[in-house]
Amino acid sequence: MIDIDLIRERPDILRESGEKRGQEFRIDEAIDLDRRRRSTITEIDNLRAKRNDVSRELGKTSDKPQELIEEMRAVGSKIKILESDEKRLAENLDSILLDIPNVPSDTSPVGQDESKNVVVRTIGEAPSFSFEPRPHWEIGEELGIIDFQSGVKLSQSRFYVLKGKGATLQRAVISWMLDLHVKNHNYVELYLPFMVNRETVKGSSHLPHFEENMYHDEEDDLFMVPTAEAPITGLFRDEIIDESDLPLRYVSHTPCWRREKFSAGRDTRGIKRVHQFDKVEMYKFVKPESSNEELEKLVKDAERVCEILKIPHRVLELCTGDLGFAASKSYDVEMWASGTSEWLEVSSCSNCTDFQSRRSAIRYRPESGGRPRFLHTLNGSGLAVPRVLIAILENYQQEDGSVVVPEVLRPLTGFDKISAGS
RNA sequence: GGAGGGGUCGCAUAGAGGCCUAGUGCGGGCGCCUGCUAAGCGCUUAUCCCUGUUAUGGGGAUCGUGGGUUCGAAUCCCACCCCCUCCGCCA
Repeated sequence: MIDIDLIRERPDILRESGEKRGQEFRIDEAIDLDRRRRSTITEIDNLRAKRNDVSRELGKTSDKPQELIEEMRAVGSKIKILESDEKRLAENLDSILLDIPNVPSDTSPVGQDESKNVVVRTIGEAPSFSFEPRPHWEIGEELGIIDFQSGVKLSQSRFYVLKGKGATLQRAVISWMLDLHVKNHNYVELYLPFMVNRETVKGSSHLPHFEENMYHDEEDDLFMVPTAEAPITGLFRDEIIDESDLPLRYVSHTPCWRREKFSAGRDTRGIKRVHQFDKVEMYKFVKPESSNEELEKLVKDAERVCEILKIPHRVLELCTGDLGFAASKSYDVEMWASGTSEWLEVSSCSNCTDFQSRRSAIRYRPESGGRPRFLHTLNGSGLAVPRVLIAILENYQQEDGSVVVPEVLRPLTGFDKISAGS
């Protein structure tokens, strides 16, 4: 949620933000609704003050003048009418405000689409092969570790089954990434609900604009989490945190469910884009003045995974048109996949500034005292599991069709190679 | 799922139409007292909104949530949510 003060005092900032993102917001309408709403509130408050006075007097005397009671009855019904006006104005205003994304950071490159993203750095060399490297879906099927047909049989397309060493490899990847962030990067591990209520997804700003992409349980009005970002944001909804407790850093492994409605027909082969995937997510609650610095550290934490796995990667800074709804500044981390010869987005690290905390009412009390302030939230994958598996399979594949397990994972897998029939 | 009980200020509790503009205790803050500490004493102690000015201003809202009754609701009525106890079911 953007700051209503921007509507009131700096609509120019929002207009500029809209231009940078290539969107248009109904700012003038919002300004008008806000003005009408405030004057309605003033009117309501004045009437209530009057009624409170009179009622208090009536309470003190045994003599109850009928005409005063009549008058207050009229005031009461006037208040009711104004209240419903106010409610309607607030709803209309909200529906505009909820549609306005976060304001891009001044440092984000300006551009309409992903072609304007900027490569910040590239680390590692693509491995060279003495043979034609194959895509992961061929490798996975041949080794008998990814079973696409069973996924379709059990569910529908874009679901899959991991078998044998494939499943073990995934478990090792998850466990190792969690340990890395907990032990070396100072995050606290969380085990979270995989279904969350409406308030929670509203707070993380997946509602309303992401609604079509989430699986929803009608009976209990719960949403399957599209990312751990949603429940973690909700952890401190409507709470005031002591400044001395900040920053809070969390990491959690959850499945993520997405309908992928907007990607119909894209990436239909393999496990790159599926309805259910696992992810290790990093998340921070920080003081506003430190969020830029924390974003840089967050990216480093994600990159560390690539480095240790010895998989080439690059970091992109997203341009304004490619930024997510809640993000003001984002970096994507991409791993190189030799088989498909493409860069795979394995992490998107974002500084959401006070956008989500405003929406979720997450504040902190300054040590120096004074009013509570909205804190800043950041999130980033650390990393998306299926795409890491893709990168491992495609970059560690051997001429004989086997796949070597990255060294760091071997203590967890208990094997150093996956070969056909093994 | 059934039957009971309950949700009040950070915590604990009082409150049962107007004396609640929510009391008291604890905890927190400031001060006094004081060899030090403790005790004692005094003051203070939430959030949001409107207005406004920079005054330690005025007003409104918030007693689980949302409706209703009433001149007036923490208090009465309705619905929902959550917690506890027992029963049933169950990994």
